[in-house]
Amino acid sequence: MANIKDVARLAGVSVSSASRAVRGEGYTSPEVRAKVERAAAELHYVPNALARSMRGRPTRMIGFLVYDIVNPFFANLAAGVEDAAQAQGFTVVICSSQPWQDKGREQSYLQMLLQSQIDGIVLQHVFSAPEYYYDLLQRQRIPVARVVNAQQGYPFDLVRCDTQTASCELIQHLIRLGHRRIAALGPQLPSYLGGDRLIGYQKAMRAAGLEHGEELVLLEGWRTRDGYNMAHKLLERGRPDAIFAFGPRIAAGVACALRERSLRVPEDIALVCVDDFGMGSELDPFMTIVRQPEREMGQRAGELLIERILGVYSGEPREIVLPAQVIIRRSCGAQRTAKEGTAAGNASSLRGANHSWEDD
Amino acid sequence: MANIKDVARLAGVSVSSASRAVRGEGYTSPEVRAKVERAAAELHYVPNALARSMRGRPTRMIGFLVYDIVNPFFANLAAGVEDAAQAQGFTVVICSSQPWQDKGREQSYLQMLLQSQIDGIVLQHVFSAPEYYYDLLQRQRIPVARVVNAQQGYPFDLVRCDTQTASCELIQHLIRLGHRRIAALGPQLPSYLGGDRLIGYQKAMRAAGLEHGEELVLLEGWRTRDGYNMAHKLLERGRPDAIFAFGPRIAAGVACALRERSLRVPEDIALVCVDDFGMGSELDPFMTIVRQPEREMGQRAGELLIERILGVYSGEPREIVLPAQVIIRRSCGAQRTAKEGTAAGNASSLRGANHSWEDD
DNA sequence: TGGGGGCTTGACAACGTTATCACAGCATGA
DNA sequence: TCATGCTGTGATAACGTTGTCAAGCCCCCA
Repeated sequence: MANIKDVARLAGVSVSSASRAVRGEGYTSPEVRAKVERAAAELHYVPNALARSMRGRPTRMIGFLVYDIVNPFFANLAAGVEDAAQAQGFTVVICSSQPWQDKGREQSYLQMLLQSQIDGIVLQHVFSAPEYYYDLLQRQRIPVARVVNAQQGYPFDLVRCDTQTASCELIQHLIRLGHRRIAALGPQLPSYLGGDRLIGYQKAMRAAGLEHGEELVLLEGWRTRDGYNMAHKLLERGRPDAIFAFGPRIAAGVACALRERSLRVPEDIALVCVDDFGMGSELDPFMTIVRQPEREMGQRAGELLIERILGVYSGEPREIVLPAQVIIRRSCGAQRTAKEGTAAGNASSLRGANHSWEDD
Repeated sequence: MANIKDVARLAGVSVSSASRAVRGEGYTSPEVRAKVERAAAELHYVPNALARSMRGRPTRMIGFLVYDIVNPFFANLAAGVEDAAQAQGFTVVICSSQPWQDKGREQSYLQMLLQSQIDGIVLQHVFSAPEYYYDLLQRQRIPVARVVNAQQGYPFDLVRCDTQTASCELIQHLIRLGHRRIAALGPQLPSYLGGDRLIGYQKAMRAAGLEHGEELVLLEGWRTRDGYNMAHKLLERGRPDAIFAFGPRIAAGVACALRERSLRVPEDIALVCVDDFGMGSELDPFMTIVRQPEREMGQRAGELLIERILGVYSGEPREIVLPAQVIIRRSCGAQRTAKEGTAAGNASSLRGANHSWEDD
């Protein structure tokens, strides 16, 4: 409640001197500084960031527009953005747009962010009307860094992950283990993320001369229920050796369907996917996965954005592509492999040091 | 970039009239309103929320101070807070304090929130120095609503969940199924959350005349690795019929340890816990749980806070206690029960409509 | 002794908005 | 006819801070 005038009065100096002393900028004598500090402490003075920003200072707030903060993949992105922000004294406003259940939020969030004079936006959310919103952002001169969202043809920095290469490696690993009929389950096309994984799958299968046509590829959606339905459809056409799910929720649905049919993973059928299960990672099937460095992606995107905000960089749009990693666990039926470091054969080899728990 | 003066000039009216027209408050003739709206659209005018708040208006921003946004339990709380905020035109600044890895964030976040003139705080985070921080908040007249954080003796609204009753019911369910030696695995005491669940366990065990002493109760921590270690310790003392883990990460560690010892859930041993696994919910063991209404808790806390901010309520601190629900799935070894609606016996009964997928 | 330059301080305008006030026009009713 | 009240409009101060400028002081060097 106390403002800088109160502090100045109590310290017996001018407002200007109080302001300088509080900020530690400009010339201030030690005595004045001491008096001001004492007064500020006594009055429990808290500077008003609004008034500061009114004088043209950046607000040091950035927005993070994301589909769904409840999804651990996105939550990790958010945590990464926060890491970058925190390191530079920025605050993040996380906006969970949930476009599938509330079309209006993207609009109202963006409006709020602009009105709040945020300094920039990290964007995972894919706008329903890209031209309109990107125009809006460019008109307002708001720096934007995109993450994951790899829509083509817009002049913004981008951080994404190459899941195609890792998907290909993962399939190759399955092939090395002896799997031949390998199915792929993903979302409808077109899909930036889904397309990437499909191509990785196709590359590996083609190179190995294995069938990878319509019979083995179902593309219906990202949700658990989609995975469940696709798995049942797939199994009615005959049992594959392995299933590659493009996302963990798909894999969860598949696991559920397999359990219903009393098929064991990996004994009867292998099951692998892209992305981890958060807290469920240690449950069964103990899943072999392609892991994206989500937190790092968020962090890098935050860093790119802040560089633009501070004017450290102002050149052409940049694109950072991070590699994904294959993490071999039990669900692919591996015996033992030294390749990935996280070597894990069967259940009994998991003991102790082989495990790297994630909960701090 | 354009401000209200530009709009006024272009519309050919005074700043006051432009302001009134933009806000739709006070008297404005239809002609003026039309002219101003046209000018605002042409200039892509965006009101400056900072300047508005400078004139004593609330910022309509609230902070949510939480341990870890990556944990789905907390992420759901956050989503609930956002639901409440969004409904009233408020913005949420989520601050993930991560006290176990960065002691300084609680301080720096709180400072940032205060400087940003937020209107209130929803608090899950438990302060390292409660008196200091609560004093600070009360001095600054910041309304606070706590959620989950059930520290005693502070005059703030509180929304929490009664996991004690549900834990008791869950144990009773295990007992009805014939389990006798039931172990409990949780965090060190004192712990608000852990204590609640322990008491529920003890009540049920005592009422049934079953042993529930030191041999069956281990209290070492919330983490996966703690669950893993506790499970191994427990099993070296002999095999219990069932294990009650106080949290999902503990349960994940237990599941891992059981797998290592080739013990099947629920055939060899039952395993139940408090809280769900997010995306891992459909994996094995398909866990019987106590479920808290996280999102609703967050929402209610947000509502209580906003009521205080808007002055709708200003009386004594309120406490809302929501019930937790027992969700019976497969890991407890149930045969079939009509009680919970989500009845699920063995694998084959899971099919189709019995499942309520959570992804969207 | 004079002047240049660094240190220290304070007065004041400005940021964009809204609340307050004053005033003018018009209709109503006594 | 005049007082009253409603409608519409505009000038102005204020919110809390900081950037700019001017001025005074002291020290050092020419």
